[in-house]
Amino acid sequence: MIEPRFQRRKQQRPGEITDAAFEVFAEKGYTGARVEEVAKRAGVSKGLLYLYFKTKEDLFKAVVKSVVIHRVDSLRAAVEETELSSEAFLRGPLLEFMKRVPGSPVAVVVRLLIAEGHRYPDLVDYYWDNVVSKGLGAIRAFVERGVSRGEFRRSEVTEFPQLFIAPVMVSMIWTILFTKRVLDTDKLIETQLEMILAHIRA
Amino acid sequence: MIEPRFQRRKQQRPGEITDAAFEVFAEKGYTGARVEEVAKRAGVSKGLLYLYFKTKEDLFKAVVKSVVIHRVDSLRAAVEETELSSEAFLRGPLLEFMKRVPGSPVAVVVRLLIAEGHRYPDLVDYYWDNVVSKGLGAIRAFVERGVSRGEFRRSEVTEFPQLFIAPVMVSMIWTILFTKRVLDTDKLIETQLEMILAHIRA
DNA sequence: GTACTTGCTGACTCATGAGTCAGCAAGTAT
DNA sequence: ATACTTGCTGACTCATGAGTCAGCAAGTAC
Repeated sequence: MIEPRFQRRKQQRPGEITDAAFEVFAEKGYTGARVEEVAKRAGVSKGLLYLYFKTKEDLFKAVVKSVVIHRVDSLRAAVEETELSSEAFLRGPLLEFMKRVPGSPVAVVVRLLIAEGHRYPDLVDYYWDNVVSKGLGAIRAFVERGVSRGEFRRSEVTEFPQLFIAPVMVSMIWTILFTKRVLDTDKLIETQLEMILAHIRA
Repeated sequence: MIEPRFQRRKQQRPGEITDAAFEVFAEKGYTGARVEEVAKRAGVSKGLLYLYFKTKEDLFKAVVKSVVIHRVDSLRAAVEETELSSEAFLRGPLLEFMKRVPGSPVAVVVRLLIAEGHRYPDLVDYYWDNVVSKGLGAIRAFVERGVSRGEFRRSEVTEFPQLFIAPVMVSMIWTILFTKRVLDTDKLIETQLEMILAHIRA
C-alpha cells in the first residue's frame, strides 16, 4: 500500500499553518521561532509556507489577526443585549469574560506585541483598534448605561475603564513571567471588580 | 597634536558598557540589539566588550541587575521610617513612588523580561526576588501596619497587594505599546489608590 | 632610552536561519 | 493512457551577527 507523499489541500493550508505558527510563537516568541519548525508542525515543507506567506513577518501578522478577530465583539454584544441589572451583569457575564482572558490566546498575543510591537507599528494599531479600543469602549458603554439608569454614580473611577482591565493585565503578566509562583487570578479580578462596584454603586 | 587612539580605563569600562547596552536594549529589545552597536556607543571595540562580558547573554544579565539592584529597598525603608499616618503615607510617598515607576528603567526591564524571560529563568527568579517579592512585601507590611494601628480594616483587598501595583502595570504596558495614545497614568494610579483607601479605611 | 605588561583593536571565522527555485508528483481533463 | 496544470518538496544560497585572536600601542618600571 502506497502512502502518497502529500495531498493537495489548498483550502486548509493557511489555517493549519497559522495554527502551528501560533503554537511556535507562543513557545519561543517571534524571533526565537524558526519558520522551518512552523512548517514541520503544520506537516508541510518550508517552501509551501512561503507560498502562502510572503515573509516571516507576514506570517506573524496573520497569526495576530487570526487570534484577535472579533474576540471583543461578544462583550459589546453582551452589554447591549443583557436584561440583567448593571450590578448583576458586572458580577456575572462581565466577571466571567475577564476571568477567561489571562488563559486565552490573547495573552500570548499581548506578550508577542510587548516584545516585538515596536517593529510593527501597524500591527499595534490593528490590535488597538480591534481589542483595546473596542474593549475599553464596551466597558465605558456599560458604565455609562449604569449611570444613566441611576444604578451607578459618576466618579473618578468612571473615567478610567482601564481600572477594570488592570487586574487582568497583572494576571496575564504574572502568568507569563512567574508560572512557578501561584496567584489566584480569578480571585484577584473578582476582588477588583467588587471594589469598583462598591465604589460606584449609587 | 596627537590624539591617542584609546586610553586604558579598566575601572569605568564595565559601567560604561552596561549603560550603553541598556540604551540599545531599550530601543531594540534583546534580540534586536547588536553587540557591535553597544560597543560603538560605549566608545569601545567589540573585542573589548567580550573581554568584560563572556557573551551577549552575560551582558544582558548584567544590565538587568544593574537596573534592578536596590531599587525597591527605598520603598521598604520609607514604610518603616515614616512618621506619617497610613493614609497620609499612601497619598504622599507611596503614590509618588508608584507614579515614578512607569517612566523609570524598570519599565524597560519589565519589557525585556516579558519578551525574553522564558529563555533566562534564573534572571526572572532574580527579578522576582529583588523587585516583585520585595515590592509586594513592602506593600503588605504597610497595609498590615495600618490594620494593626486601627487605621485600616482587613478585607479581600488587603490580601492582594497586587491591586496596588495593577494600575502601574497598565501604565507601563500602555506606555510601551501605545506611545501615541495619551493616558494620564498619574491620575490612573492616583484614582486606584484613592479607591483602595476609601475601601480599606477603618 | 629600553624592556615589559596588558588594555585594547578590528579584521576574521563560522553557525544559523530566512528566503529561493528547479523539479517532482498529485490531481484533472480529454 | 496521455498530456497538462499546479500544489508541493527540500537542497541550495546568501546575509547577518555572535564570538575569536594575532598583533598593536598605552601606560609603567628601571
